[in-house]
Amino acid sequence: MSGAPRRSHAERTDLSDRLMLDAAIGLIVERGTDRTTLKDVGEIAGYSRGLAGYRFGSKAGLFESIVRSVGARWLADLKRVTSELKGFPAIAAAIDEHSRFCETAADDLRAFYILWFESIGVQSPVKNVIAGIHERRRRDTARWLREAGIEDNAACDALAAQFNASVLGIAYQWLSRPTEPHMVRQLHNDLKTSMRQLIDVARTSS
Amino acid sequence: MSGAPRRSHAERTDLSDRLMLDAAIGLIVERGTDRTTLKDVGEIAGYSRGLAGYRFGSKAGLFESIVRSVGARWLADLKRVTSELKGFPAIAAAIDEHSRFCETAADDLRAFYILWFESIGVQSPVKNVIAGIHERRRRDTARWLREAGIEDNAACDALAAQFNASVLGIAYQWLSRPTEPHMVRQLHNDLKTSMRQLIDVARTSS
DNA sequence: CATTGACTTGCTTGGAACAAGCAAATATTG
DNA sequence: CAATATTTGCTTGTTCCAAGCAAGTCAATG
Repeated sequence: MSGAPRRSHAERTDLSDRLMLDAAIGLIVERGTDRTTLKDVGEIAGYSRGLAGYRFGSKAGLFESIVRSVGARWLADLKRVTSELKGFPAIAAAIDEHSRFCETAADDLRAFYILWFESIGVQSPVKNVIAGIHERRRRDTARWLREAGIEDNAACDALAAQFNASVLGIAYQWLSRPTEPHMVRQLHNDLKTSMRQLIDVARTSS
Repeated sequence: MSGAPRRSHAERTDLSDRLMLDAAIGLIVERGTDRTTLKDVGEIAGYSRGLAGYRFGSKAGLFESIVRSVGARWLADLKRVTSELKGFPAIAAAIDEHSRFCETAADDLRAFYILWFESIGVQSPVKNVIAGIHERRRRDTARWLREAGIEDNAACDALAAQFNASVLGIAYQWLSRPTEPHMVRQLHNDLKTSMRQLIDVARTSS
């Protein structure tokens, strides 16, 4: 008969955190960040009007939490898949994993990328988190390219920048046309072949 | 002694439109869209707090006007530079022009791309305008690729998508690191050589 | 039982949107 | 050309709503 589950403090915050983050992700994907209100986040999660604001400090804080949590999951995934690989195979695996991530974690990643793109205009905490993720992606890619046999460091950096720009470009297209599921895989595969070709050219020319 | 310049209706709206668009562009670049208020736009332009809202209907309407006006300028520029060219030279000219546009029309283009990236999350009028520009860029590029000797239409489309993603990626980097002026030209040049290489590969393989 | 921590409620502030009003510019009429 | 009517650019008053903060309640912890 214990209708109230009687949870510990830690359990309560964990639960409410998760519920509110999920609610926020749903709202962002459905309405965009502008029309996502802290009030709705709290109430849809089953709490009061004020909890989201109290817990995350501000709307920007809520968004930062989303970026952190999804970003952490993504980086962990990426590490798991590429840790044993080097050179082009690592790049290919990263691309494949990104493609898979788009399909499985759809809403989470959608919200993540929406926040990513929107952060460009503002000096928000979100921007710093994203800058970190971005920097890390670039460094990893540059290392893989060096391992793939490109000796010129500047060429590695340039190609790495281009590669990550392309991934972001794919994310952009994926966001703007949600109705084409197989196209995402197509774009990822195209990027893979392009990268192989560019690496070949860069390798033979040095 | 005629202190009041005595303008016609058309002149008045033209003037206030321009002043307010300029003010808005400045504010967007400086503070981001969130902290750009219709009140400030009106007052900085030298009018009342209400004029921006009245003229553009809403904040979204103001942003749409900015995207339209800068987008139109950009498309006209692009047309002027590429109209007499075909194949790879057209692509190269488009890249060069984009690089030049980044340097000369800095603030305008900055605001334009900020609005571009932010529009991804919402179902706003801005999004439709941008979708149009984006579609047009893609079609032009695909045509140039076909003219460059790539016979497979699917390959043209894929490469065109990739190309435009890369341009957007460059815009992204340009926005996120305003303090590196020559890097922009570097990125554009890298893209040019990459495109030439990718075209060569696609041509010989068909 | 005291204290800490999770959560709620009341309130303030500020921006977006709208409507009513004012004044300058334009159209109409004798 | 002058007098009047009407349209149009712009301003001011007001409403609504979200963000953020502070004070309060109630459950868990030690």
